[in-house]
Amino acid sequence: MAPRQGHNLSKNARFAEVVDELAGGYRTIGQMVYAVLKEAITSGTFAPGEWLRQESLAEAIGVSRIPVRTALLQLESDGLVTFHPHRGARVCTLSPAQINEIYRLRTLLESYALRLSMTRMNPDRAEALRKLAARLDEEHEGKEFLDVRVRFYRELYDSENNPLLVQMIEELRGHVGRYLLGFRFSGSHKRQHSDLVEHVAGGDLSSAEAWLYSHLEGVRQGIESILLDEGGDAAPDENAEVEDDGEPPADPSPPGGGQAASRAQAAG
Amino acid sequence: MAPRQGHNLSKNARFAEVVDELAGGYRTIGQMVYAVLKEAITSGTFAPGEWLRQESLAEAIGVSRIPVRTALLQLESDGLVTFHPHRGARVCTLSPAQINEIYRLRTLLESYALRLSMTRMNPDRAEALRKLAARLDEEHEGKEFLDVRVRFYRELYDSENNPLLVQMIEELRGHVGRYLLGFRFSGSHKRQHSDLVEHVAGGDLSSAEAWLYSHLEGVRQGIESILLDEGGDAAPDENAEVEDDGEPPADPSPPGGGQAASRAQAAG
DNA sequence: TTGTCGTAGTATGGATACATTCAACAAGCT
DNA sequence: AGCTTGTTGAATGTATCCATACTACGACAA
Repeated sequence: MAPRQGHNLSKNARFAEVVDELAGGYRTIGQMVYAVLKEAITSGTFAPGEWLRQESLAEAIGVSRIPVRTALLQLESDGLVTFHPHRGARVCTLSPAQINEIYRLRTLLESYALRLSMTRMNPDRAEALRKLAARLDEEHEGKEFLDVRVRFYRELYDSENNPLLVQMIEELRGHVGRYLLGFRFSGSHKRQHSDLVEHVAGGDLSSAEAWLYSHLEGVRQGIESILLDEGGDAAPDENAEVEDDGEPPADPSPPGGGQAASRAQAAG
Repeated sequence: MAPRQGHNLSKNARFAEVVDELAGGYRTIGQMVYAVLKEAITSGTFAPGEWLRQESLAEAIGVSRIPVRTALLQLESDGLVTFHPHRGARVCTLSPAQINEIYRLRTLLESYALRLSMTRMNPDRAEALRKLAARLDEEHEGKEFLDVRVRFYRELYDSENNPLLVQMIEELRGHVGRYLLGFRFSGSHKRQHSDLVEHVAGGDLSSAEAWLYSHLEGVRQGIESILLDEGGDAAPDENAEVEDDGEPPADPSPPGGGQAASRAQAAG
């Protein structure tokens, strides 16, 4: 019992950091809780498949259950948690097939966005992209990295003229981000995004697309290897998480909290 | 239940029909209200830009405000309504630019789905598609039509193997459906879907894609003409008949960076 | 020993009541 | 007259409380 306690303690401590970090400056408490929980899920503080108890979350954040419910409902529509009526909400688990489909769709959407963007390329945008890419190739961790990455791809994909397209891409990226938390540091990623920008600025569509394919495929394979490792490690087979009831009742809170802790971004 | 106001009687009557029709058979009241409101919005019972008052909706359905709020929040994440904090929710309004983007994305996604589907075509699926297409070409209205259409496209696009792709397509279709309510009857639509099925079953990709492009472009132009008519009639821009503002303050993003603001995109 | 039934516990879903916030209106000031 | 400011009203957002549904556990019978 003690190890579990200490375990939750560290998790609660990290969660408290997230709370403190984002607790101020929102119009409503529900929006704040939404940001907190989204950050906690996408950063891996809550592991895939973990149950999210409304009451404990409310207590940890310091609000009532209502805004927690509000946030969880929005996260459900975002595809990050699933509700089981009268049983609760748990963090979405993605099967390898689902992850593959996400990357197929990302390839389709992002190459389309790339083509659209390059037809409207101009020196100003190219220069902005160079600056963002340089920052992106320097930082590899933390919220600063995530923020710059969002801004880079919004500029690259011309979110001004393709807001819905960019939103869909970001949603897909958000689904899979938590599965490759410790992966980003492997490999020699020097100048990657800057290379892409040069292809784009030079009007070399095929090279740019090749970069994109290679990039996405590399990340996809990284997730696949991670999933294979973890699959052999502990998780037997978390099947489809459709809200269809009648699941095997012998499915208690997965012991994966520890794994999540070890995978969280150490460098924050 | 009891008609509250006399001036919107016909609207309330139609809404009451929707309520009665969908009121039974759900796990939770919130899910029922979600289905009711989604149906009411996509069927045009609630006009784009119209305010959705939680209390009146709750009274009309016969529940409290909580499940109504629940449903509205889910609909916001679906992109069908937008929340203005402390002011309320209104049915999303789509600008012509947004509708064009939706159709560009539908073309991209649906042609991709078509290609994927045709690589796995077999006589069984072709036969199922023929039957569904025949039914679809007979019925042109009502919930039966909508239901058969969903089943046809799920079979056509192989939702078994591409669940996320089909879900995204259906979401996009749901966004624009309410804009072409009276449009579907114009033109000679005889055998349209059956023609498509023959192309697909025969392995004629280019003809199938040509059918798809023509179909989507026809519907898009229909919506465009409708919007132009209505635009000259009453609405100068996204503000509907409601006389008050549409963008009260500059809608300050939360200070946590740009990422938490991904929710209010589809509103425009 | 096994399978079924019944009961208790717990967490969610929903309803009611309260607090907060925004917007409109009116009065006062420059 | 125009602008600013205080007040009022209404609708939302939140908290607390209650009912319901699901799970777990234990007793009893075959």
